[in-house]
Amino acid sequence: MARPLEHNREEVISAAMNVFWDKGYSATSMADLKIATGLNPGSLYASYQSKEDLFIETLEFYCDQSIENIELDLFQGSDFIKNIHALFKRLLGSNDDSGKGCFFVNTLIEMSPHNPRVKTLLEKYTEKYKSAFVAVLARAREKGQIANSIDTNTMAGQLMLAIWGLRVMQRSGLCVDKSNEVATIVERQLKSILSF
Amino acid sequence: MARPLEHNREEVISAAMNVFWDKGYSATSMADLKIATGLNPGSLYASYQSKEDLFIETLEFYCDQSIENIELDLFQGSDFIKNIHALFKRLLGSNDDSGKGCFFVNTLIEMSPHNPRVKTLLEKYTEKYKSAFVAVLARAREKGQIANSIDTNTMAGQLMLAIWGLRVMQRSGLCVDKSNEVATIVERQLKSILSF
DNA sequence: CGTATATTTGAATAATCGTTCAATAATAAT
DNA sequence: ATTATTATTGAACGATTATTCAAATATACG
Repeated sequence: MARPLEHNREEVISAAMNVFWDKGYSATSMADLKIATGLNPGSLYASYQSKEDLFIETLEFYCDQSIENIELDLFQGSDFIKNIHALFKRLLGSNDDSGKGCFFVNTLIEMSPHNPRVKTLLEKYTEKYKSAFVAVLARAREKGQIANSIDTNTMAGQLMLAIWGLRVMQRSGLCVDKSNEVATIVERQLKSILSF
Repeated sequence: MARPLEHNREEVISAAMNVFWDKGYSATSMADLKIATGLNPGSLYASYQSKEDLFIETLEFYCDQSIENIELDLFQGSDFIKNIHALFKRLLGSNDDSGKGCFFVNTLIEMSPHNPRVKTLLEKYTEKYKSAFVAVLARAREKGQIANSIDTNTMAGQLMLAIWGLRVMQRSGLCVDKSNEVATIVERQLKSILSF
């Protein structure tokens, strides 16, 4: 009973996400989004309300996907320490987007102090990430893979600290020239955390 | 033989820096800078050429000061491990600017992939920061304060990774509510690095 | 005092920003 | 085939962007 949508929502969100991820929110114009999505301003506003609403949706899209991948890494098999190592290896290896860094961290830096919606959203996902690490560390402890001396909460925080540090490095472009050195540092950091 | 400058250059740079630090480069308008510095656009352009040139100068100002403070922390006395701990304690404690995070990291995330001048500048300062850590670790090793098993280069990289992770946390606003938890995590991270 | 030099002022500039809207087009139901 | 409903188009909107510039102002020197 009406004209059907000509665009696929997920494709548009994904295309918009890549621009926001690369350039950040402020530096991305509606003209950029028109080019990236192939949609005219009118269509964009009809389906996504505003630049900010569109941005929030791309951010949720990224975080959901990111959490899902992390949990897939962490909770397979029975060697959970190995899983954590594998996760870090994957994060190190994603050289396709390595120049773009991490959309989560980029957005946190750019917008968290000034945009309440973003802040709340990122706090929610920070909690989710941390929960995943706490859970996997608890399982590792059950298996006797880590000592009882440190609580899993602190250790989960350490893992996130390391990842965020890595994300900054990846955004700097340093990882391209000195990928071996960065890999050594990150692996050492992980060992320091897990076997202290 | 001419009208003298009515403004103090360092004060203007410092005022502009605080706005850029808080809001980032793109989200800071010349109108913001006019308010912060008290200078009209004409004066700003006469003395600082452009928004980008002004920004670069504030960034250099910040980094020079930052390096200086770090070296003051690291190279005093003879207990160099204690100095590293003191440095981290200071970074944790700077709750005045804690909502703003670190101007260096904020700028790296926002601009490094897209602005060659910024990228080059930050690479230079990254090298300086790292050199300071390498130097202090070398001295600590001379004093027998750290084992020979790990090279100081990697360990310096780990320290920087930890600091950058902390800087992301500080920008998130998490440090305000959960400052004790964050302190525990960072202290533990530092111990993990130094005594592995 | 008068002149040369440099700074400050603040309005004006053209370009770009996010957003809106009337016109057009495409479907499903009648 | 007509109608009702929604999507798309792309020009137009006012606001804001970084930047410029002529006029006014303030000093130092002759």
